[in-house]
Amino acid sequence: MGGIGGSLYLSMLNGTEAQTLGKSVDISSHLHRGGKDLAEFKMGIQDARFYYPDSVQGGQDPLTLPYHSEQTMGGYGAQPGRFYAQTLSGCPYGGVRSPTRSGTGQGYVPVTGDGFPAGGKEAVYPPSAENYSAGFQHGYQRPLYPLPGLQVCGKTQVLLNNYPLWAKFHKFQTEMIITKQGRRMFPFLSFNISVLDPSAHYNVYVDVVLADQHHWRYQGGKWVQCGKAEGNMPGNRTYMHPDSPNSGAHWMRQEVSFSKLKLTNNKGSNNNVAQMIVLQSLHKYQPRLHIVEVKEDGSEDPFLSAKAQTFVFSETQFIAVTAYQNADITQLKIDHNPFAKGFRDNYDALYAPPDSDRLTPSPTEGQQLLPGTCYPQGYLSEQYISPLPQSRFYGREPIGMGQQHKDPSSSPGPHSRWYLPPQQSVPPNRLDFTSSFEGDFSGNGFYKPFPLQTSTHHALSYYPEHPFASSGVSVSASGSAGWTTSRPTPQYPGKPAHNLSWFRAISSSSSSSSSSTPPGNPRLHAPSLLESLQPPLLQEKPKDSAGLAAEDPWLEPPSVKSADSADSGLFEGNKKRRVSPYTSSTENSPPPRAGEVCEKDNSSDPDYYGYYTH
DNA sequence: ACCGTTGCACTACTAACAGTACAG
DNA sequence: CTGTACTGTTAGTAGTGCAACGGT
Repeated sequence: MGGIGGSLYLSMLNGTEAQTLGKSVDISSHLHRGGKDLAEFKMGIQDARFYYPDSVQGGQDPLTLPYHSEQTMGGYGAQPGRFYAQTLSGCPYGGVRSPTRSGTGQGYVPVTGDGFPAGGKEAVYPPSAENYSAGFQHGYQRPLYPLPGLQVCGKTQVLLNNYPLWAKFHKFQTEMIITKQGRRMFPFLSFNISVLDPSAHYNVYVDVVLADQHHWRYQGGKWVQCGKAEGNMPGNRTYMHPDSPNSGAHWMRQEVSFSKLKLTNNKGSNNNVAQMIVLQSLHKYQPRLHIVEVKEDGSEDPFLSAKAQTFVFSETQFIAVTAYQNADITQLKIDHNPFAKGFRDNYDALYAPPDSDRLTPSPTEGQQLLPGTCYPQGYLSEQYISPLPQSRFYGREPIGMGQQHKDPSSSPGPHSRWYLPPQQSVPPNRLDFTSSFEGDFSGNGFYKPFPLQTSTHHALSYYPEHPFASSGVSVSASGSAGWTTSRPTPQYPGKPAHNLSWFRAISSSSSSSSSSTPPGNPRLHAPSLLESLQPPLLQEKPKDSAGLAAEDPWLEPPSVKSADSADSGLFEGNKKRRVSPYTSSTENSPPPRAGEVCEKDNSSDPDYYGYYTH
């Protein structure tokens, strides 16, 4: 499987220009990189020959073609190279884009000739990324693209602003609640767009399409595919940004936020239909961002529409649910969504500073810790600042609520500076995302994994082996009392820093380094790119990271977690920890019913993992 | 052995609720 | 201060499937 795809990559990179399905792809110009970096990038791409995007049906849209017939899908699995080619052709400008999980948006998992996902007849998602054999990407290995969360289509670059947050959720298979009255997404979609024609006019909208053709259920602490998705469900699937249409300058000026987008399962919903996207519960969806050039009056020009650009970030995939299934997701939501502040544990009351000093933002200060605001270093590890050269994100407010900025979720607010510890004023658009991410995902202990948490109970820190868990935090090893009856106790088989294969490419040999790309990794050299992008202001290194970790006031009090994970910790205090109605514990989950349509749980199927490691 | 009824268990869903925060 | 918006939790309900039971 690797050979065909690999040769395609190589042939594409024969020179800076490659012919792909008749499209001329000028890699260097699209990447806006110097020759040296480009050469290194090529090496990375060559090494990326084992990374395959998922099946792509070029030119077909799940909205109009809800499900790929097996005949249609069959065969692609055997020729992965075609995927990428079609992915490229799907970009109207023939630009280099990150070959996303779903290519032009059809995020269906690869299929073999029999129409089932390659490597097995189902995919089984463990509750924790630690159970993945390779990478946390669900059925998808992110290609070695210079910057995570950044995609390029033609000349247009789109950055998923809150990529780290999405990545965290994605590790556990993001779930989104859908209700009749509509529920906002969290995390919500927020992008930074650049390299548009400032004078041209664009519509910017998001649609949500099925990511695969399966019905999903949470069983035994895992998401398992279960039968076929129901197709042809009526209802709105697109959400036009309220600022549309608008000039390219407008879209590039500030963040483009879709915080008001709501998800519903109410097909007959008439009110707020423009704000609601109708989904089906227990189906997996993939949001897509579309940028369509339009006439000045906002009307669509067929010629311009043909050049619509689509951006798909696989990390934003989610399963629509009516109630949370995975307690880890619930906890992440509680810990990160200011609107759920009331469900955080009494740590806030016990340990948090006065409200004006608190680390956790109130809704006013940004429902999601949007970049563009002065966040402490810890924040930046989650909401890394755009690597784009323009210093566009300093002091900006997001586009998302029109121009009103009334919504707490989109406006960082004037008090965001509060998040900055006095001794750690970090320039807002610092670009050391590498180190930040390492701190986030490799668990090397130099960066506080969840610096935002004022809550005692961070979902991930409960698990002593979890790479997110910050070192030095005392955690009860038993981890049984209190939790085991109601929430899963994932097994973390001692595989640190392994979840992000594409991160590993960045940080493979830097298990202890927090701030720089490992010298032994010639593939990405993200810092060199970043350094070239960094304004001089940002070159100033923060203090020694180890020292920071040692005296980082953002570190959670070690005793807190210890107490929390103790038997009485969960229920002590005035607020009892509550969990989702559906237990995800394996031992508590009923066995599949006889004759149930669900396919067997073959999470241990080597072919399954084999697929992910291809 | 086959068929129909009944009851139980489970899943998926909904409405109400408490807590938080902001706007007027 | 009140109303509104938002969150996850909780209790309750509807629907479904299976097993047990009884009648034919």
